[in-house]
Amino acid sequence: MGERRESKKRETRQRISDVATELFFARGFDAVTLDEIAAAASVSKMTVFNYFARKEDLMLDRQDDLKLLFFREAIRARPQGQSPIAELRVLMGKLREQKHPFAHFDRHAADFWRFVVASPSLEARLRELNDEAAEGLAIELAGPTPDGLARLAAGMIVLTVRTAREEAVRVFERGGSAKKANAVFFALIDQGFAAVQAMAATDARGQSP
Amino acid sequence: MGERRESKKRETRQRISDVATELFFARGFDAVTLDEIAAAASVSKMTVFNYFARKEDLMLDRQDDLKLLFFREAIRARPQGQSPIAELRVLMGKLREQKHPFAHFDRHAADFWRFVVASPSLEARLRELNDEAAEGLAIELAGPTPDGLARLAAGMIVLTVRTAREEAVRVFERGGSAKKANAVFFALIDQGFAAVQAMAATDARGQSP
DNA sequence: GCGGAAATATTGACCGAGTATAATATCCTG
DNA sequence: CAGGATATTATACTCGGTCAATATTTCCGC
Repeated sequence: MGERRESKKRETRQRISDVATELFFARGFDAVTLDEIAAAASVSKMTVFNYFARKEDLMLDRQDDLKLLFFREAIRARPQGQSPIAELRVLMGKLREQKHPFAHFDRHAADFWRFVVASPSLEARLRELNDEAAEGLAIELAGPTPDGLARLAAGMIVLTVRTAREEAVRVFERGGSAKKANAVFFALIDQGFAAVQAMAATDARGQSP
Repeated sequence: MGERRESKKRETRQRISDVATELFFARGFDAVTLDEIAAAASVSKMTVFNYFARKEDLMLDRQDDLKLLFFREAIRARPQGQSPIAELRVLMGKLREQKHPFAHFDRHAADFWRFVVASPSLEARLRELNDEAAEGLAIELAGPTPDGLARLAAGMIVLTVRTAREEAVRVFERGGSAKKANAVFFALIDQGFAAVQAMAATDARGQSP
C-alpha cells in the first residue's frame, strides 16, 4: 500500500469526521442526515460508510477502546502477585493524580457526554461499546475463554466506570464544580472496584481452601 | 370504555404477537418484515405499531418488566430491618426451590435466549430494557432520586442476573444439562448479590460512624 | 513515463423500520 | 339511531443502511 494513498485516506477520514462533528454539535445528532454529512465533506454517502460503519461511530469511534487499552496495559504490567483488579485501582489512583483526561471531568467533557445521552441511538451504541469493552476485559482477566465470574467482574468494572461518569455529569447538571464532580467520580470508582476485588478474592478462597 | 372494545383490542394484540412470534422463530427475527407480520395478522402496518412501538417489542415485550416486578414486590414486603439486597437473595433462594419459571432454565428458555442474542437489534433492545430495569430498581432501593451508590448497586444486580443467564445459556450450548445450567446460574447470582450486599453495607458503615 | 492490475470511490437503485397525516370504519353512550 | 370517541387504514414520506455495477485513481513492473 502506497504512502500517498494512505495519507489521503487518513485525510478523507479526518475531514468526514470533522465535518460531521461540527454539524452534530450545531444541530443535534439526530437532526443531521448522512446525505448532508456526505455533501458537506464532498464525498458520497457510500464513502462515509466506507470509513464509519454506523452513523454513531462518527462520534463514538474509539471512545471506549481507550478505556480498555489503559486497563489492558496496566494489567499486563502489574507486579508479580498483584491481583488484576487491585492493579486497576492503583491505575485509577495514578490517573487521578495526573488529572489524566480519561479520568478527569471538566465542563467540556460534561457537554460531550450530555450530548451523547441526548440521542437514543448514540446511547445505544455506547451500551454496545461498553459490552465489547467488558468482554475484552474479561479476556484480559481470565484468558481467551473467561468463566462466568470473570465476565461478571469485568462487567462490574465497566459498569462502575460508566455509572461514575454518569454521576459526575449529573454533578455538573446540578451546577456543581469540576472538583466536586471528580470527587464523586473517584468515590464511586473506588467503591465499585473494591466490591469487585472482594468478590474475586472471596471466590479464590472459596474455590481452593 | 366498553367491554367488547377492550376484549377486541386484547384479541388483536395477541393475534399480532402470536403471528409475529411464529414467523420470527420460523425464519429469524431480521428476515421477517413488519409488512409480512401485518399481512399475516390481517391488519395494517400502522396497527402493529399501535400495539408495539418497536419491532423488537414483539418479542421482548414485558420480558424484563417481570424481573423488576418480582424484585419490587420482595423489597417492599421485606421484614423490618432486613436490607433490600439481602431480601433479594432470599427471593432468589425461594424462586430456586420453587423452580419458578423466571429463575429456571430448561432447553426452551435456552432456545429463546439464543434466538434473542442472534439478532443485534434484539440484543440492543435487551440492553435498553436492562438499563430501565436498573433505574427502576435504584428508585426502589433509594427513593425517587437515587444517589450514585444506589444506581451502582442496582446496575450490578441487573448485570449479575444478565451475566448469570448468559452463562446458563452457555452451559446448554456446550451440551450441559439443565441441572448444571441452573447450578451455574444460581452460583453466579449468589456471588454477584453477595458482593453488592457487602458494598452497600460497607458504605453504610463508612458514612455514619 | 506507461500500461495493466487492484484497490477505492461513485452512482443510483433498492430495502425496511418508523413517522405523519388525514380519512374511514367501528364501537359506545345517551 | 345520532353523534362523539376511538381504532384502524391508506398513503406518502424520511432516513439509515445495503447492493451491484461502473468509473476512477493509485500502484508497480516494464
